[in-house]
This record gives sequence, structure tokens and C-alpha cells, in this order.
Amino acid sequence: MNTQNSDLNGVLEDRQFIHQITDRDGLAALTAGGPVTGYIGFDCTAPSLHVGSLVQIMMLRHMQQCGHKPIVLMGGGTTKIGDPSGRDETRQLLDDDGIAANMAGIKKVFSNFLKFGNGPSDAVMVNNADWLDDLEYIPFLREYGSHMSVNRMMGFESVKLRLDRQQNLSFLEFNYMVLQAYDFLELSRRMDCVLQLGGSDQWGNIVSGIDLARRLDSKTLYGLTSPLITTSSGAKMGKTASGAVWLDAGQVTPYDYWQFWRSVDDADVGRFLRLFTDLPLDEIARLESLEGSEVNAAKVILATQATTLCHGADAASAAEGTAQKTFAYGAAADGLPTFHLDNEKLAAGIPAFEVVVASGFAKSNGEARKLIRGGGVRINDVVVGDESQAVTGDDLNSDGQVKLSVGKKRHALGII
RNA sequence: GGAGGGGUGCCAGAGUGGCUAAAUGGGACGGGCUGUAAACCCGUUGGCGUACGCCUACGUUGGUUCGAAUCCAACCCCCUCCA
Repeated sequence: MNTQNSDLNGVLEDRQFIHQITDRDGLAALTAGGPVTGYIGFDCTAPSLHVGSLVQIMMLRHMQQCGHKPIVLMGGGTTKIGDPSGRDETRQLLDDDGIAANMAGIKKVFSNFLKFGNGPSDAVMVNNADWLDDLEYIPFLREYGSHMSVNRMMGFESVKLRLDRQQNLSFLEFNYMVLQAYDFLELSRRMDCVLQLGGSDQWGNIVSGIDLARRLDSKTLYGLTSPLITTSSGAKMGKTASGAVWLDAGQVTPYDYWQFWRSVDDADVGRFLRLFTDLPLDEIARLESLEGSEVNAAKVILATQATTLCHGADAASAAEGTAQKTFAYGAAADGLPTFHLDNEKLAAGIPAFEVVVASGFAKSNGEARKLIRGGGVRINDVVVGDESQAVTGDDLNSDGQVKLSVGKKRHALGII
């Protein structure tokens, strides 16, 4: 995998990362000729990144593995504007403290996927607040604004969609594109960055930057976007009942992360293996050809590979082990989520519905009761028939644990 | 600035004085069938109580009424057309 300057275009193409390229042949020639520097911007709108950003992260990873230099651009400045691309509604604006806190969380994620340092293909991280915060309005307008065409910007899908749907686009938001264009120019000047990657909704923003560099510096820059990743059922990927699938272990445990990948639709397995793992393509082709229940083996590999990238091999194999014990043997495996049971109450007997609430699987007593009535709750693998059935010390196993299951997939251990 | 339309539960979208915790669809969750899949079928989907029940909810705040998501007033926000 780590071939120096291997064909980045080819890799991204084969693994289905590419939606549009500004100049496919030009970029191919450039990347074949030696190491190039490319970037992706990440705004600090949340305390971590979730799987929705994983495609972007993986593209940077492939860049690095092909011997190129990836730049992670933290949008410390642009987050103050709020990217309107692909959304109907204006983003809620964050204050400086919120942005700084989010940035810290996001930075952590990248160290798992990229190698940072000073070497030629080591990743670097920069913050666009460094050059955006101090811009002066009139000088900026005169120097750069005169080279940007409103007519052209209005034509980009990201803007046009918003206008066509008659959703308000404030002047503030409209300037997001302007600043992102300037970012690209700035990075090309500072770090000789020639490539910007991004999601398909970033196309207009990327092209604006390319235009700007051509007009001002007579430089040729390149852009490449990835498709919006949806599940085969058409939904945006990365949401579950409990919320977004975050890449931070503090928000989504490695076990839950592993389960997320284990649970993907059959139809998505091959595509996801290509996008979200480093497995060689011939191996993926083999896994993809599995039929019927054998697909499950491919899903396990997908889950373990994806979890390894994000949380490390140890966490991944632990998650796999926990899952296997839980699902294949129905055992109370270590590594399941745990919740606290009060020892004194346990002596008196805790009603089953309260235990379900304590586990976090139900938000209210009523919800817990309904789950039990529907036959969806098991304690130590025995279906709970009565909502108020008492859970006592007798239900503890030799390790002092009670296994609680809600539905087929959600399991947890109650401990004293 | 003028004229008109609208803000309903996770989302979309009915309702336009009591029968409405609010139709219907989607999503989500649970059950069945399976392979921890898809499709399909069934159920649940504001909170509290085992329960006849109580409480909180239809942009915000007041008001009319025995009774309001539904009527009135003011305010906030969105949209359309005109200037």
C-alpha cells in the first residue's frame, strides 16, 4: 500500500471516491510526476467528527499513502461564517470558545488516520483563522473581490439550490464561498498546495478558489470531490437511533462503532469496504462476491477494519470478540456497555422497567414499560413478562453482573 | 413601506370551538420471518401512575368562553406579490 507516488487518481477512482475532477488528466499527470500537496477543510461545528466526514479523511489518508502531502485545514475562521452549502437553513453561529473547544476535539480524530510531522509526506494541520481573522474589508475587496464574479458564484449548485428553493441566503453566508476561495489561494502561496478535495457540495467553493488563483497568480490548481455517501436505502449515512456515529471513543464506544459497521446493509458492504478500509481491491472483490448469510463474514471484516483505523487494532479485536460472544454464544461478554445497579435497592428487588431506564435503553419509565409489553426486553436472556418483575441479587451471575438485552442488538451489563 | 399567506408532535402534513395527546405518511423503536441483512407482516411512538386517571403540549404573551391547536389582540419569525 505504501508505494511512493503510486497513482493517486487511480486509487481514488478504483475505490469510488470520485464524483468530479476539475481536470482529470492534468491531475493524473501531476500526481504521477511527484509528490503534491493537497488539502481538505473541516469546519469546527461539532466537538468531534462523525462518519459523514470519513470519506474526506480517507481521501487524505490515500494521499499520504501514495506519497503525497495532506493538509488538514481547520476552519477556525470560516466556522465563524457558517457554510451554507447543501443546507436550507442558516447554521447557528458559534462563539470563539465553542469553536476552540470543537477544534480541539476534531484534532484528536486525525492522529488515528494520518501521520503528522515534518517529513515530505507527513500531514500538517493549519488553521484558516490565522489569515482570515486579520483581513481588512476594503483592502480585501479591492485586491481579491475584483477578481471574483458574482454572476459565476450565483450559478453554482450550492448557491442556486438555496435560491431556487426560496430559502434566504444571507450576505454573510454568501461570503463563505469567497473566504474558502481565498483559503485555497493562501494555501497555494504558503505551502504550494495545488489540490483541494471535498464533498460534492463543495464543488462551487473549490472551483472559486481555482479561478482566483488563475486570475491572480496564473497558477493552475486542481479540485476533486467525492460523492455524497448514502446507504443503499437512500438515507444519509452515519445516523443511528442514538444520534450521529462519532469518531471519538468518548462519544461512541469502539464496540458501538464496530456494531455500526457490522450492521450495514448487504448492498453496501462492497462499497464501504472500498471507501472505509485499506483492504486490497482483490480481497474486497472476493468478499463482495459472498452470497447469502456468508455476507456476514464480510461485514465482520468491514467492522474490524474500520474500527482498527479509527480506534486501533486492540480496540477493534476486543469489539469483535465481545460481539462474537454476545451474538454467537449469547454469553454475557465483557466489553459490553455497563450501567450501575444500586446494591441496597437490589436487595429489595428493582422493578424491571427501572432497570431498563437505568441502562439508558429507554428514556422514560413509560418507554421501558412499552418495550417490556412488546416482549423486547430480556434479563439474562430470559424474556421479561411483567413490567414490574423484580430484579434481585439472585439474578447476578458469578461475576456480579446482570445481562440486560433490549431488542436483538442492544445489550448491556448491570453491575453493582 | 403596501397587500396577502403561513408558523402543529423527530420530519412531512391534516385539523379550524368540545368526540384531539391531535388524522395520514415517513422515520425510529419493539415483535414475527431471517443471516445481528433486505423485503414483507404486526405493534409502539409526550410525561407520570398497574389502572377508570392526572399533568404538559399545536411560534410567544395576554384575552374571549363552561370549554381553544381551533376565536380575538399584541409581539416575534418565515414566505409571496407590489413599491
